[in-house]
Amino acid sequence: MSGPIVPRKTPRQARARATVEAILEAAARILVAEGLERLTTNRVAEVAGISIGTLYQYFPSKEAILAEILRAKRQQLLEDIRAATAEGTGQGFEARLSGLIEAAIVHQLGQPTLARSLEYLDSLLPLEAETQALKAAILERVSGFLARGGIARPEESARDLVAALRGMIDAAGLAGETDREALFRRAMRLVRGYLGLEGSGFALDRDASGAELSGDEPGGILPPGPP
Amino acid sequence: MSGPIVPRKTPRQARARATVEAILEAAARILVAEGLERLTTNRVAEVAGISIGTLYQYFPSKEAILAEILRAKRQQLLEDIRAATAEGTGQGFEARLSGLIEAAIVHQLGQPTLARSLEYLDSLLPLEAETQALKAAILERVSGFLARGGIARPEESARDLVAALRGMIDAAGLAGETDREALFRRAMRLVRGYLGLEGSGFALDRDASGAELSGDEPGGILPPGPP
DNA sequence: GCAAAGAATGAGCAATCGCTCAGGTTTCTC
DNA sequence: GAGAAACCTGAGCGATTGCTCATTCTTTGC
Repeated sequence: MSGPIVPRKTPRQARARATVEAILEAAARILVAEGLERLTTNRVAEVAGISIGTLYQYFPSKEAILAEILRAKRQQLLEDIRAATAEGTGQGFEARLSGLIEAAIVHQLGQPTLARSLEYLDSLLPLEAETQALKAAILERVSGFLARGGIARPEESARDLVAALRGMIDAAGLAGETDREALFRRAMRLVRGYLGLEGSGFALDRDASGAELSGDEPGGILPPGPP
Repeated sequence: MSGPIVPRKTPRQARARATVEAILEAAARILVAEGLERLTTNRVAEVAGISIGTLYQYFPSKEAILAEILRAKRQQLLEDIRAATAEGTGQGFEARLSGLIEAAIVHQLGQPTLARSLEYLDSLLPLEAETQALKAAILERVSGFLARGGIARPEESARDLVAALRGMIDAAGLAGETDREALFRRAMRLVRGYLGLEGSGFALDRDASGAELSGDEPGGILPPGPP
């Protein structure tokens, strides 16, 4: 139940690299389809089409497999966030904010079960340093972006917004929502409201409110879903 | 791993009722202190100070214990939400909204580990009908409240807000935040922003924004923490 | 006071889990 | 093509888990 979480042996031949890939993909597939508690090492090996012995040549423990999946997902998210909030692109604060929310939706809406399992995993595993560092780096990046936009208490705001967004997107995913465009608009409202950026964009009536929220406006902000 | 989730036998004597209570409390205590994966039936019995045989006289399965804890928590939340959004109290929409957010904070901030475990449990267990019904009833109540306030798409908004709030409060709790007052203000901003209720309350500058967010305003909205 | 019902016990079963290891097969290197 | 290195195999070990059941103790109703 304990022990190192770093891969035990580095694959040198192409065959071995494919094996490692198959293990990770099998684990992710099980996570998506059945959840964390149904994921066993024997089953991962079976789905991956290899033997358990082979699995344990590249991963020292079950947790190591899960940690690697989480690490990869986080790395990808961090990169997308970096791209969205990059400077020198001629984009303003609002446009970058859009990109950020877009990245969050792309990363979560597709496999809510996977996202949920990984999220829970994070709170339950004494994860390797790199994975924790990635989490911190994501918050740091968002926080820096907010600070540059003149937002007060950027760290706190980043934590609040990331958590709130995750909750909302996850719930939408579990509820079977697939309209990324509509979800994006609501997420934007949530974030802009929190930040106190009122008015512009899709403003609402001050009174009865909300009557203009429905439907399908412009379009083309979000890319299609993941594979 | 399967089977009915309804209590097996109803306790008739006071002694038995105390036993059932001890089981539930022990399970909750383990959940708070160590999380879902460390909770075993043998351990629950041990912490409760009874034997496993006794435990299985009142609960047909491990899941049944967890389901009952979740059910009780949800029932309590639903009642608090009912009270907060009750009509005929002379309170306006905004005041009721405050009460709603207050209830959410009280229910989540105290034991984030417990809240997280139960939340995860919900997505992983084929829960008894009553627990699922409670979840629906909570959303319905919030949705009805929003509809009465003139909010468009009340069901969608209720789902979004409940999920976003839960995410934000949970993250704050895990981060060790204890200042309910400050958290309440941020949650209020989040919700009001999403709903398009701008301006009133703690309004911000329209431009540079955020500079007035900090600090410690009035006070006294929230009650102290749970036992 | 006594029988019946309710309540509690805990050794231990069957199943499952993460994981090891002794041995085979494939690929690389020269 | 031969030796070495890398890779793969899978039966099964030890530990743990959820849970049962034969038995004993306690309370209730009369």
